[in-house]
Amino acid sequence: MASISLTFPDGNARDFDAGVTPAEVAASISNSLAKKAISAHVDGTHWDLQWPITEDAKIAINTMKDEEPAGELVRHDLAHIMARAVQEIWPDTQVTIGPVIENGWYYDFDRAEPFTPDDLGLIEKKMKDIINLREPVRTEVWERDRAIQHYQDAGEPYKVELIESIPGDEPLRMYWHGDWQDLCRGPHLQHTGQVPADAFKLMSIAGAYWRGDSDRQMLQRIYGVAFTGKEKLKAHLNMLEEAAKRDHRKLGREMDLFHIQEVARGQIFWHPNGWTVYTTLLDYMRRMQTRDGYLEVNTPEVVERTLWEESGHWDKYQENMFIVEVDEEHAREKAINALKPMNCPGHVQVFNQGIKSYRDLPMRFCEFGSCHRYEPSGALHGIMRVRGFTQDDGHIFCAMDQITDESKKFISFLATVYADLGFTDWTVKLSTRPEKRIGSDETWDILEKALGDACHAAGHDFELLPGEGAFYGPKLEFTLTDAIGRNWQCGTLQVDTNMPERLGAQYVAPDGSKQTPVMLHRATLGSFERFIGILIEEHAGKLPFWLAPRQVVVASIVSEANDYVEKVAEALRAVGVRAETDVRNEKINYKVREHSVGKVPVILACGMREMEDDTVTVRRLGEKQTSVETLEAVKAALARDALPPDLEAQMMAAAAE
RNA sequence: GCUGCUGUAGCUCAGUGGUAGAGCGCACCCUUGGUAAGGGUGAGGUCGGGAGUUCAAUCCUCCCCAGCAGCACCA
Repeated sequence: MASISLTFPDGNARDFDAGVTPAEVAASISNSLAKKAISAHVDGTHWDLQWPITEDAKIAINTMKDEEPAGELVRHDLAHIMARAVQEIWPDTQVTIGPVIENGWYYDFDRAEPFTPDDLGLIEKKMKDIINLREPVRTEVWERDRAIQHYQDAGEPYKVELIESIPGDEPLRMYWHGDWQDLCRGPHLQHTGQVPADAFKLMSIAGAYWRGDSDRQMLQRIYGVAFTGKEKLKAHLNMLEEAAKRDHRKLGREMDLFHIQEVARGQIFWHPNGWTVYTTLLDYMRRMQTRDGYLEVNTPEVVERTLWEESGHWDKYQENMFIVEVDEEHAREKAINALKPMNCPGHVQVFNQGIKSYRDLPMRFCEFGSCHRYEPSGALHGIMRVRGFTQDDGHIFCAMDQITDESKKFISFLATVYADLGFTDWTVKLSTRPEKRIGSDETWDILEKALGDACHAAGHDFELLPGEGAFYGPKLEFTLTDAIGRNWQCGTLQVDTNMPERLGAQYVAPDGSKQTPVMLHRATLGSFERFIGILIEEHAGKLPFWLAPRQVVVASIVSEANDYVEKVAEALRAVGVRAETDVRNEKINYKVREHSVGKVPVILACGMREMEDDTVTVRRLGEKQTSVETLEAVKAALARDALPPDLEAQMMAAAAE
């Protein structure tokens, strides 16, 4: 029999018969390793202990101590174990797919009766029984016909469809957990008992479309989380609890920032506190954009359908548009308008006024553009996904050879803004040509390269999303992550040669010919609504001082100090600090608690002592300690803290000169 | 939009086939207190909307509406 050489992580190599399995390799080392082994890595590929090795390779035997493979195997085996448990309890259930996801797994089932939350407990118990059986896991590669026949006989049409969609040259692998069989790429553990019975939890039941297609069958999905140890599960559940506390919808209510009500679903009623955050952020963006060479414009919100027909929105986007019909007096027909879902056609109208020269390019328009989109009801989510929102929108009209420079300039701008707002951890995705698209492949080549180059030139890596671009051009997406790990696209940069063309934008080139400019759609925050939602969650409501809606509460300790409290607050307001007073007939403990819960960053307490010395006692949010400081010192410090980052930098620069 | 769950006071939530409760908040009174809830009294609800079953529905049934989770969508 031919022999092969396997090299271990320590560099030693040994010869084995070709076709040896990692299980046998482990057994040749020690009995205990054979028992503890969960999988192997063979030349870097995650390898089932039962799969034969036929060529020289590097091999590493994994145990539960190897967190990465262990976590994946535990989750994957649990997916099978859960499916088996469900079919044992409800034999009429059909199985479909059940992949591993971050921190857990899910499995999609088809069953006439819906699962109930109580069922989860039942399934969990059954799963623990299966784990305790310590039944062996085994695997075989099957012929396609046999696999299809098997699943047809078993009444599992979803599996049949799945197999039929797998390319013909790919081997079909079957796995058994005890007698329960599933089609699966593997690898898996040795036996069900290797799964820790106390480190998983079934989390929720939800609907999910078969193959992710909304035209097809809605299945029932059960989500679970699983870890290699009970402590890790506990930590994860704890993290989820903490994340729930930062939910911007909860904090929005607690901090009195905004509310939403049925009469205007998907739109925000901003309260004074929330609107303070909003306008502070908007003022900051306005200064930043102006400094970066943008010209601010403002365009109509209710626009006749003719423009939307020209722009193509009427055709392609109508179901997402709020249509506004107006009965004009004496008119025979109704005037049909739509609320703008985007600002771009408006900006082209501004560009089109007067004749533009190549010397005018690049021309950077920006608008705090109020947009309305009729989003599907199920998509609405607090202030993060709404039907009425304001974008920090901008369109750069430029020549083809200016795309890379302008893109690079924008990415640097975005990086500065994000850093100012406390975000250094964000990702970039490059979405490339979709199947349905316009324009030649040569043009797409140029545009995709321009964006990629700009991204690299600005010092950022990107993830490629093939086929995810808009029909008219590729785009960069800038994504931030919320408190519970959901990703939100905020910034965007899209190249568009279509819209300027459709709407007749032109400039005069050096040779006197008329050319169509390229349009770069770009937004940094995306929308104020979404970005503020992310800010709230990121900071758990404790916004940076300059953004905090209520910056300072000056609270009296005894009523004799009330006048002094007013004086202190007045002095702070005079230097641009948002200061309010609390002279209610309540104890200082009560006031401190209430304003701490309200996330007020600074509480200044004043009693007789402070009044006599012209001092205040400072207590900062999250700190137990207080300090007595002079009013003058506090005033100067808070006035500086209240400055937005750009103005603070400006002041520092001026002071340095 | 789809599947499932939920909807009771401003908020968080209990509860029952015989028209409803708590805590917090709010109002008033007492208390002037030194850094995360001082005490008392009181007001406040068409039990999401509509229809049905019933002598009687907040509770059971059906239909709507909204919220939540997930999926789909996201120019």
